[in-house]
Amino acid sequence: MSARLVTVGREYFARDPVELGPLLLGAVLAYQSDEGPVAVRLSEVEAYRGVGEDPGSHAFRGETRRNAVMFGEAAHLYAYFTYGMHTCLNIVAGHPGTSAGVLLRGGTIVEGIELARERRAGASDRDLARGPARLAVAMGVPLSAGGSDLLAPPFSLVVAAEPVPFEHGPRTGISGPGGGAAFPWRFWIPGDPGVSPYRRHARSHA
DNA sequence: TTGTGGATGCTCT
DNA sequence: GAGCATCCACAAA
Repeated sequence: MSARLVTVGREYFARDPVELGPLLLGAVLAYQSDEGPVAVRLSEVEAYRGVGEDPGSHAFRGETRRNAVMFGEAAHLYAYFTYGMHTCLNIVAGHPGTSAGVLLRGGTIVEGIELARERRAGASDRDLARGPARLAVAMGVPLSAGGSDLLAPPFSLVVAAEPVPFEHGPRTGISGPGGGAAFPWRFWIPGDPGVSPYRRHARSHA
């Protein structure tokens, strides 16, 4: 069931995020913290385009201090803090200046599962990295790791040697014109335990 | 089992 | 000052 993995160069990630998203399914992202290594096989991602193209993107309105990383080189980590308590991880895509990225929504632990269990005490194994914020917690990636090169220690990123079958649909958690079916840029591996059925519909609010 | 609503604090306007 | 690329607890069925 485990697909063959290959190392790729930075140019692999310098493409449109909507194209890159499916290619990241089955990829394995590893992070070596002081406590030890944890690796996650990605099973759910979302693509975000850049300035002026994607109302759901943090970069839609232009470069700010927070999203500056997205305007840099591909295959770097864009980490941000949201909802007062959650860290989410993105992989920067496209060429410098395009401000595109792919949000890591979920995956399964393939290495360091005991460490992940400690960090996510009380969660079942398949819940360890199911959800963007949970994934960040399970891997132990701090907000301060934002801007790191994912192709160099303490990170490593390898992708599936052959494309995996995937499905796509509306992005979740986005309100307004950027949400819903207008941008069906959420990609996942059907049947994978790392995919969450969470919030099928964006929350409607008045 | 599914659905609803509140918590929480950083970031941008 | 308001919004937010979420998660968890609790209620209802």
